[in-house]
Amino acid sequence: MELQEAKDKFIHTWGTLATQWGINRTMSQIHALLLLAPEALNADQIMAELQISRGNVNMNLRDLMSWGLIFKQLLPGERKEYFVAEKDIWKVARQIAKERRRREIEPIKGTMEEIQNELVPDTEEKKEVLKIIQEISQVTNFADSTVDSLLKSKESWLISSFLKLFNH
Amino acid sequence: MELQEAKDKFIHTWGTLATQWGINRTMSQIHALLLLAPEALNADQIMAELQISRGNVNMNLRDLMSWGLIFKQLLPGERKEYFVAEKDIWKVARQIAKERRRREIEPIKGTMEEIQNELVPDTEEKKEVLKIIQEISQVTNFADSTVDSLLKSKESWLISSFLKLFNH
DNA sequence: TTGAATTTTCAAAATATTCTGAAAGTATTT
DNA sequence: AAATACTTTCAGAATATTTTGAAAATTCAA
Repeated sequence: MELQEAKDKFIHTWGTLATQWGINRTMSQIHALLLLAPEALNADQIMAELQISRGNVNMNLRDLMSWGLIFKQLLPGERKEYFVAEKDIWKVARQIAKERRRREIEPIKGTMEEIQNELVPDTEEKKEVLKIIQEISQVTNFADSTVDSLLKSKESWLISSFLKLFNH
Repeated sequence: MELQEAKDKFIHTWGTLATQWGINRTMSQIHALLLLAPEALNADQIMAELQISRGNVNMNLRDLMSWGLIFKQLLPGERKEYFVAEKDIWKVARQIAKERRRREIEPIKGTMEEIQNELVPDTEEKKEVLKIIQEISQVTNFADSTVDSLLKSKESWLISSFLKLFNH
């Protein structure tokens, strides 16, 4: 397999996967492209590489920055803005988990709590409904706090590795 | 809050969340409706409740069955088919995780392995690309096996309480 | 300043996804 | 075997999402 073929295959697979997860295809393709790029790229290069419009590139670059997955890089003597991806994949995973939790898990927790606080269990059916909702809350909280713990332990693992560097 | 209002709010929130996760809105609304229903429902009842067409109901009921989230129930003396949701929420979570892994994680693993097997690291850039791809494989495998082991039993609830202890 | 280079915005177009409903298919009863 | 009850299919319609590209805004050098 040649380099370009491998890159294309990766970018394509990444984009397809993203679609299934409710993430815009172009956004993930740009992300994949930057992950594999040996140096920072500018908008024109991304346009050319993925054959997409300037507006589309701009929009998705901003989205990726808001997810904390890529960063602007200003090269000396260049007016164009360049972009690099965070290449530490653990950080990437952590960042994605953090963002999705903020954007998706937290709102559903809110609704569940609202119903639990305001629905009075004065009939059998209301009790049943509350039971289901409570169980969903439990699973959600469990998933949430598990992800949280794992991310925190990875973080502290990274920090401790980092600190060790200075103890040598 | 009244029962119907609570149900509607839950069904609506569930549908919205699903959209963000790349799952069809109607499918999750039917799932939510059946989760809260005290007894099995038939196609006509679902059509009336959610104001959607027969074709749509039929299609999504079959999808939900293929996910293992609902089951057909034949009531004696009834010609219509009735449907009930799996109400053990831990089973539901496990089932969803299992299906998503089968449909989404496994294909990406395949592509990653293919590239790793066939891209010869004879240049610096190829080595870099392979490094990224290997790291993604690692994270994917980690996430995959973590979810797997966590969902395998209700006892995992204990583990999470346990983990929390160490993060305080 | 001015103007060229670059980025951002956003209405309209293109594309993708979901939904409808009537027709075809299947099963059951009479 | 015909009528009835119900389920499934799928082409076209409706809806939602994404993309384009040209105009407006911004930035920066001269």
